[in-house]
Amino acid sequence: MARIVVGMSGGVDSSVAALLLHRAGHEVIGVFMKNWEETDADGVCTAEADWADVRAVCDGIGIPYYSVNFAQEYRDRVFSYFLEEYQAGRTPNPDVLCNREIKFKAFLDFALKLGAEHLATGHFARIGEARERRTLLRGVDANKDQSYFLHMLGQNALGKAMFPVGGLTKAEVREIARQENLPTCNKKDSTGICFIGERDFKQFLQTYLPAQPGDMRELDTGRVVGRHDGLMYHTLGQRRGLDIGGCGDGRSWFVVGKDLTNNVLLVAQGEDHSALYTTGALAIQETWVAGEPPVGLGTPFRCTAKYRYRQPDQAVTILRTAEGLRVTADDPQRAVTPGQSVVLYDGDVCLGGGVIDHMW
RNA sequence: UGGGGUGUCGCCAAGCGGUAAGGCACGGGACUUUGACUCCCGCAUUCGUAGGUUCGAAUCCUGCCACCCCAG
Repeated sequence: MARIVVGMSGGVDSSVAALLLHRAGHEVIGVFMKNWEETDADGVCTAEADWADVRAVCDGIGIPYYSVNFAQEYRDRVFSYFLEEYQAGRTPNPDVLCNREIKFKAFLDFALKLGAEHLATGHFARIGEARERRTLLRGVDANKDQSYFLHMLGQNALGKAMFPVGGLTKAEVREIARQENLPTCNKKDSTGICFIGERDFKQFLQTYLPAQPGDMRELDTGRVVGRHDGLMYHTLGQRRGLDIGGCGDGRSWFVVGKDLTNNVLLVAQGEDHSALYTTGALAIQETWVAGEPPVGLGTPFRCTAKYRYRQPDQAVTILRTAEGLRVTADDPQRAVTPGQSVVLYDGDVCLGGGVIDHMW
């Protein structure tokens, strides 16, 4: 019997997380975070509806609930970085930062101040133990595993975190919610940037960053094949939005690079174009769940990696160097992108990861 | 202006008298706690325009318009 704060989003997963802990006899407190103040382009504030769902779920379970606002922290520690990265021509992953800086730092501190022993969320991941240390494990449901987004968590956060639904499948979670008649049992999974939600990306960025239109050039020939409204609106491997039609041999065009100094978007034709594939990548800002890397500098280490969320595991060899982590894949990887996270695994154990700086 | 050529969806492009392929782009949806990729669906009652021939034309004929090339 412990006091546990559950971070509740208004979705099924965190609803069931709270329910399970309550059933287990813990003193559960539901807390909803509002970290983004603006409504979306249509004037809809989904946060209001989510908060209403949290209240309904907590009332149904019979636990107290609160709402907290970390909008300031979110802007300072996550969103500002998000904008800086886009301005620098990279493609950031705000959600991995959000987990480290907000959910499992600012919010965790808040929970501890409430006298909670643990902070639980509805993430599909598990916590294990090995050699006196906490380990981060994949969620049992391979299709919903969210360890990718949690790879920046360290021993301190994992020592307090709980993931009650990590051992369940999504179907089981929904079934439990249905049996208990939780109002969120049939709610659609949320997507989009955490706390901000699904947006028209270009429109969204437009309101925060000035854009500089420029040329789009074919990588192989250098010829101009179109115009772009701003390099930040495109990311490597992207197809949609280029607006190039009837040009070349009829195949689709993809973004293969950004020439920042000339403000030129480099594109190539065909989904199998060689410029879309690389095997080597340098990851910087490496973080390790265990608090330290699995091997020392200069010693190659075999493991698997995900270069993006939900990607099947890729066999890689990592080598720690003074510049960063060199990640070499056995097979060519498509559209590895600077700013994105490469997350490493040893079996079911998430080791940590780094931010992709460049590829070759 | 004289000679030749071309005008079919935003772009490329089939069609050659029998009632508008396809690709790209775009839009919508599915998938998805980043950004992407991927998948599915949709997308010209109309063929530069005005007439004519024909049971029937984008396909044949005529005028006009536009653009391109060669002459000049």
